Amino acid sequence: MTTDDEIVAELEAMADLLEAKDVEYKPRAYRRAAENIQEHPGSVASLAAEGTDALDEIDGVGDAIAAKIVEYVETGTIEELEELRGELPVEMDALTRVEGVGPKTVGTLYRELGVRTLADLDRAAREEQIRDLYGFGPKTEQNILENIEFAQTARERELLGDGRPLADALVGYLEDSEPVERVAVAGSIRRWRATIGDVDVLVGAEDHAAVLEAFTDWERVESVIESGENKASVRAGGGVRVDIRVVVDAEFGSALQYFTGSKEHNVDLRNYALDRDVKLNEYGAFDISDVADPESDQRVGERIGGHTEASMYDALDLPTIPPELREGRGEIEAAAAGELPDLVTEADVRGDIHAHTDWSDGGFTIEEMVEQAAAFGHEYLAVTDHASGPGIFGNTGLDDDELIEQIEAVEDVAAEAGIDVLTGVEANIDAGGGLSVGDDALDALDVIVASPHSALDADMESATDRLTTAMTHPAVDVLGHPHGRLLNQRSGLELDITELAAVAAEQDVALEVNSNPARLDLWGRPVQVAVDAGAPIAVNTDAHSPGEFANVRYGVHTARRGWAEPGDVINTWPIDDLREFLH
DNA sequence: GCCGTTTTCGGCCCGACTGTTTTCAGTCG
Repeated sequence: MTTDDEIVAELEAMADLLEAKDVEYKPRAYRRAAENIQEHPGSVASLAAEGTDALDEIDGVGDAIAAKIVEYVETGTIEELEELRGELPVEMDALTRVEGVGPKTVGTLYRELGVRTLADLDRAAREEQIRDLYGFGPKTEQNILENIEFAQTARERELLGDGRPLADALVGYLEDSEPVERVAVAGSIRRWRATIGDVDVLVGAEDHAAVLEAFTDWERVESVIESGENKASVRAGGGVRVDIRVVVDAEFGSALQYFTGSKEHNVDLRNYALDRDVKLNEYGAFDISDVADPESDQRVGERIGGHTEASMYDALDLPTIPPELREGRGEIEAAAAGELPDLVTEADVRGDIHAHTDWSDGGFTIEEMVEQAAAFGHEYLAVTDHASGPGIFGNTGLDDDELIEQIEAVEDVAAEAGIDVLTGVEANIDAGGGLSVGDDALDALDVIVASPHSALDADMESATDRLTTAMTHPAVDVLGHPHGRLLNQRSGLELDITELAAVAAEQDVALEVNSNPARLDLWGRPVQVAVDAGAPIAVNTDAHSPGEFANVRYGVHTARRGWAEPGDVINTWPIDDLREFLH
């Protein structure tokens, strides 16, 4: 069965090959279509099975691309793409992973030197064949040679959980640096995307050279990729690309808005501004109603915003849109209509209802976990150790007798604890949607988290059936990490999230936002579908040690990416309201 | 190839940096 990821990959391949042929505009159209398919909540492959008309609802997909998607779903290939591949039979993905090598360079190197693979590229560079090509030189050849090695070992995108602490450390370092006036994290980290391509940091200062020098002198910098007058890029913290941009303080707000992105949000916002005779760029917001040629200068017309980020949105009579919402998913329209959500915050969270102890695979006792949850500021904690069953190795999971036995142990701790402690279990959902825990044990426990841990390769329809069957069990309170994905490792189940959300709302089962940075499951778009459907959300850490309670920030910001308000999140509720919710 | 308060054709975000090509192309974000 065709997956959406495959469709996206095919469309991106079209874009790359067309770009290599110097075709104008079409590459952008294919990329835009690919991005929108990636963002689409339901399965686009399933839509395509209904024919081209069903694809109408996807932005950027017109007749031609719709026909290609249907062709791919029905036949497994796109004829035009295969023809392009025949004309340029190269390992495009591998070659463009080399820093500084894009599709056009790949096209030239193939036509002139017959380069098809990274090994060919390496040989051509070593034999000094590249430097003689028009538009190339010794420096380009040398850069390619140096960047091939990194491309060969390049990881996928970094986890937010790795990039965010690195960004925080850099900001702390720069704040203490003399020439720096203002500093902020920008880019996808500021929007709290689950994975990030690089770390972006913005600085406001007068002496740009001094800031860049301080930056490249940072002890965690491993190598400098490039360094100009206003920006620099390095590898730091184990090969992570870190970009810094320095602007004058007066333009810090406009630069922060610009470099926070997303690209889609900024394109939408620029167009929204142009409709109102306002030009937006990284230097400010400018009233161009009396300007004959808005293209004549970067800073043209009357300056009406730029010192702060809020001033940029204010120039358009919009409230400041939280970074987590800036994904081009209707946030500008919502802001214009005064309908932005009042997003959940870290301070709203009162407790965690998914955590493990040394009774299963956690590393700490019930007492230690409860004590540290209280120290973290939680008002309550649910102890939900693994049940034995499919997907749980060895005897780390608890059987029904052990779960009943654990109740007493939890209650003993609860009696001495300063916070409320709930009993519970993380039950496994078997391939048919059944639970790995008997009804007697389920009835005796406060919180039932049901999670998929096995059979994570089923097709969408049976996977969705499986989880909705589990949610229909009267004891289940929370559906844990619904997809079972592990970022950069496995994609997990493909789910019809609209169907899942409808059942969750009807059965009063909370869908989990698992805060573990390797999971972040659910994530932004599915959360938004769930919230729209009125399904409750639970932001849990799935902590196996006390230190992991702090991961809740990743979960909260992920829930914010799904437009969740405090009322949508059951563990922001007071304990009495939560107990009433539990089945 | 897509799209529309510039609407069925004619536009498509835009700027920094690098390297090389002396006026710009490619890449990147």
